[in-house]
Amino acid sequence: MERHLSTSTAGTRKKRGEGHTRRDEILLAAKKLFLREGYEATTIRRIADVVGVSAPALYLYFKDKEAIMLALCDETFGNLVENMSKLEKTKLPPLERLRRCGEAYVRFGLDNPQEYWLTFLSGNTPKKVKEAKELSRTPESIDPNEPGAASAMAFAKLMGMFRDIEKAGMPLYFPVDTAAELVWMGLHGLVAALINNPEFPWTKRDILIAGMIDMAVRGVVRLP
Amino acid sequence: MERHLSTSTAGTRKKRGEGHTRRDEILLAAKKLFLREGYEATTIRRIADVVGVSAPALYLYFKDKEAIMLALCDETFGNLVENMSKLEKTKLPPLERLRRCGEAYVRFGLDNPQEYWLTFLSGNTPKKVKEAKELSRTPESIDPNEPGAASAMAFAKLMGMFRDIEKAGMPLYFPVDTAAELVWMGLHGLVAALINNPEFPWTKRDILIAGMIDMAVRGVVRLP
DNA sequence: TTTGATAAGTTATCGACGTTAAGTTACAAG
DNA sequence: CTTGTAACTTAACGTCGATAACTTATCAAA
Repeated sequence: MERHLSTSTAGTRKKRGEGHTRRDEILLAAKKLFLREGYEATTIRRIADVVGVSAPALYLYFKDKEAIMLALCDETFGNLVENMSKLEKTKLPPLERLRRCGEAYVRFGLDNPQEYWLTFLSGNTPKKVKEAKELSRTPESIDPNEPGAASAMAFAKLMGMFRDIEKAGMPLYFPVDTAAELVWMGLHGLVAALINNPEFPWTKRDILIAGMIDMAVRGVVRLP
Repeated sequence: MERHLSTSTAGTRKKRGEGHTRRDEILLAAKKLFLREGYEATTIRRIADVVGVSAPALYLYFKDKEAIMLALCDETFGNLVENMSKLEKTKLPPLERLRRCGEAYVRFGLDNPQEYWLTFLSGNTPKKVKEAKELSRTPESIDPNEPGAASAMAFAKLMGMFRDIEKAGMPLYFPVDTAAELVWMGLHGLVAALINNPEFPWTKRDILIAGMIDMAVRGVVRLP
């Protein structure tokens, strides 16, 4: 039973009130395993082994395995939300903002395939079904501390960009909600396809990304 | 330990040379469980219980659990291939053929969400990676008896429609391969989104299907 | 008609999984 | 110095996919 952590407190019992540091250690170990060896290899027992505690100890800090994974993904999706927030604040034309936002979204998905798969592609756990109802809300109305919040915010921000476009008076072929859903689905399909079939002889990635954005924009907004 | 099959031969030992009928019984039971209770509930033991044999008996007919699931999905995807073959033979304008083919593809995915998820959305097993290299071939070059063949053929047929379109001399915004990939990714994204988030307050399905096809066609082929 | 190869099963078991129950240890406040 | 309790542990449960080793039924040949 090897111990893999090199931090000074690993394997030692935490002092009273220091439990949250153990929580962070668990997330760190889970992330390491998850990125290196994927979802299936990231078991409760292996995480616990890396941290240097027994398996049931993880249940002091997380309700179940899914909660660990959700927390992991939220952490990562937080970066995407950050990037999109920056883009939101720029004074670029709304269409250009959308294009960059779309590109940021796709590149984020491809850079974090495991987390993307887990949040958007893995099966429907009961938890996820419950969570789905929150996705329709505006970014501001989402409690950022609830599990799954970050991905919901990323999605909501992308949706919001389309409302901006309509406010800017650009003529669309569809109602704004439908347009937003269709474009997001296109981007999502690109990410999903490349993640789940990375060995497939696709066209070069950069061309597909630019191409999907072109196709989606041309297909949705009436250009001069 | 209840026995659930009502066919006369259920639970009784097969005569020599009749093993293939047991194989069919296993697939039937697996399909029943899979459709009613999803992937996780479809365990080797539960399938065996429905068939009326012991669990290890399934390994006489299938290499592992994944082989059962793949055979199931291939059976279902065969129907899609059939539909698409019919559309291929019609003398409609190539663009209209593509539209109908796209709609058939999406509706198939939504009508068979479990099978679609398992073939296109579930994680990358080693088997799938190996299988991916066959997807680039033409429909005729695929051995229809290999596992995973049906989904590969469905995909290849959709790709082929784009070659027809180019042969018909329609101007595209992209090279034909790229165009085919982009449109398929759009359709795929639509199916994936609706399957994995069925509770989400999306626009009405029919509108999304027609809309995605409109968006994709308008985004890819230069219309008069 | 008996025999024997073998198809078609069985039971027993393995190691791994997520998770829970119940017991233990160390620390900090009174 | 006691005592409550946070922070653990060990043991175990039920489930999973899968394998090994054994049994039973069938059919063809001797």
